[in-house]
Amino acid sequence: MDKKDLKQAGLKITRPRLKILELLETANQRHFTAEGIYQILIREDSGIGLATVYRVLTQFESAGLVVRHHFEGAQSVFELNYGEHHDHIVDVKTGTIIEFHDEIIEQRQISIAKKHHYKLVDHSLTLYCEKISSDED
Amino acid sequence: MDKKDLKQAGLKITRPRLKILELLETANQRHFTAEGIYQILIREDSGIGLATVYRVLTQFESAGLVVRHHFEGAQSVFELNYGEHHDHIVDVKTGTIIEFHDEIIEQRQISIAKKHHYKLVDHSLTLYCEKISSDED
DNA sequence: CTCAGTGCAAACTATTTGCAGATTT
DNA sequence: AAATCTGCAAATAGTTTGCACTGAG
Repeated sequence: MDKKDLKQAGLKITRPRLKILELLETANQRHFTAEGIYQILIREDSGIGLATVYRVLTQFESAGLVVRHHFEGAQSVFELNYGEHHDHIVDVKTGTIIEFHDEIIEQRQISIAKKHHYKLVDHSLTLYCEKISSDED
Repeated sequence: MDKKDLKQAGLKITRPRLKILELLETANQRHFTAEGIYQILIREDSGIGLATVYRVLTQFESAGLVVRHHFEGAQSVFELNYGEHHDHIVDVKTGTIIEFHDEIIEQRQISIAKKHHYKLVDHSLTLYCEKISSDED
């Protein structure tokens, strides 16, 4: 079904695109940096260049297959678009990313926008957190 | 009282720092890009370089005088730290920035973090909006 | 066969840094 | 005078683009 997604997006089915899509779908993490994907591809000796990774991710983003986040720090973070919107908790110590969804906050955002005579088009909410626990690194 | 703030931050009182602080305090906007500040300084023929603008803003940030935001788009946005935390609505058409504060969302964030066994260290919430008006496209 | 897609290197943008001279204390 | 600060140019980091070649349809 990967191929269908690409076709639907008007993109030719090429090795780099399939490879990256597969990677996004099957890896044990959901959040990737372009450089991170590139490194994995290098390890697999795929011969896919960093520029292509960026191009493919950008195309996927336009096609709605992927969502791009701008957390703190320089790099963009990409994740497969599973359809259900969510926000993120970023562990400031480890960089771990956790997803969450809170309907109360979602609703609140809409009414805040409305109160200011605006229509909510998009939003970004990120919680930067530290673990609470006795055993830390 | 500008000078006091600088002294307290352990920063020498220099022309660039005073100029930038004054600019941040007295301008009719509250949100600035480093480049934007630099352009104003150029117009005033102040002879202050872009590198210095960045250095000063970074120092101000460390000193807590200024807050840095990473909205969509490449550049960082800086604003004077007035103490009261707030989030932002960004008008995606005009770039206008509006501040808001919502206690319900603030509380919700804290409990979400807690639910995931995290302590909220910082957070960033930005609503990207469009004006509501009778004449729409 | 045609045109989109690719790799590579070079270009770009935002930001940082090294250094020698200028300023603050 | 000592130490910090500054301007400039060069360096960096992330991302994008031009171009000749490769590969999908």
